[in-house]
Amino acid sequence: MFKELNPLLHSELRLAVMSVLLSVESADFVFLREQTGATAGNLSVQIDKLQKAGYITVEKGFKGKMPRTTCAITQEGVSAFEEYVAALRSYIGKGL
Amino acid sequence: MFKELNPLLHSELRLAVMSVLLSVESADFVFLREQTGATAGNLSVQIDKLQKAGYITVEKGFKGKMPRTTCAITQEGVSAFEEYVAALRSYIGKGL
DNA sequence: TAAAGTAGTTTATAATATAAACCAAATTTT
DNA sequence: AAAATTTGGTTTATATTATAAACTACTTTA
Repeated sequence: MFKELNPLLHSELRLAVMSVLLSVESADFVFLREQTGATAGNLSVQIDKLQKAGYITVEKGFKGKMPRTTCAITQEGVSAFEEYVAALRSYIGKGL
Repeated sequence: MFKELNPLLHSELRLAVMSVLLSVESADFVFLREQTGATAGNLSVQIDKLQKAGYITVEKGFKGKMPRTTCAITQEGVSAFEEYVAALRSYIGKGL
């Protein structure tokens, strides 16, 4: 009847992060913070979870002298997102 | 950019309950439990939250001698659900 | 060099979801 | 008819989660 909603994606901020990353090659921490409107602390935690799940890659480098964290979605992440959307459909119908 | 996801609806079980109630005139506790696969305890709690939010009505009566709880979605509940779906679209695109 | 800003992380707290335990009445079994 | 089981739930305890606040480390500006 209802498909299970991947709890890692069924989170407002993590879903927003994934949504942004789906539409760009890569995005840095600041960009993600701006796009999602999240606090840095919350974003930091959620990025970590997505990375540990293998849904995104996280690279820490420097832009000049300032730290810069760059994120990108993985193929696994894309698949998980697609499955999540498919599962949602079982709750919502094609009406979405 | 991203619309807020009503936290009352952004819950797997509550969303499932709302989804069932959208498709029927009314449904009793047992039917909802069967359709959602939830435990009775969890369902009881989530029904309570939906009722307190004004998204469903809950009537407690008897079927013969056995207690029977009947739920139905309210107009407010329908609207909230529709808004939730619209908000989801901002995360998911029309792809849903 | 002091103050303020940047880019984050860690930690504490509050809210949530969930199942386990429980309850009362009805039904079934022995 | 007593005991055991089932039904239809509710309450409570626990574990997880989301979130912001506080903090760290470094850089830029005044």
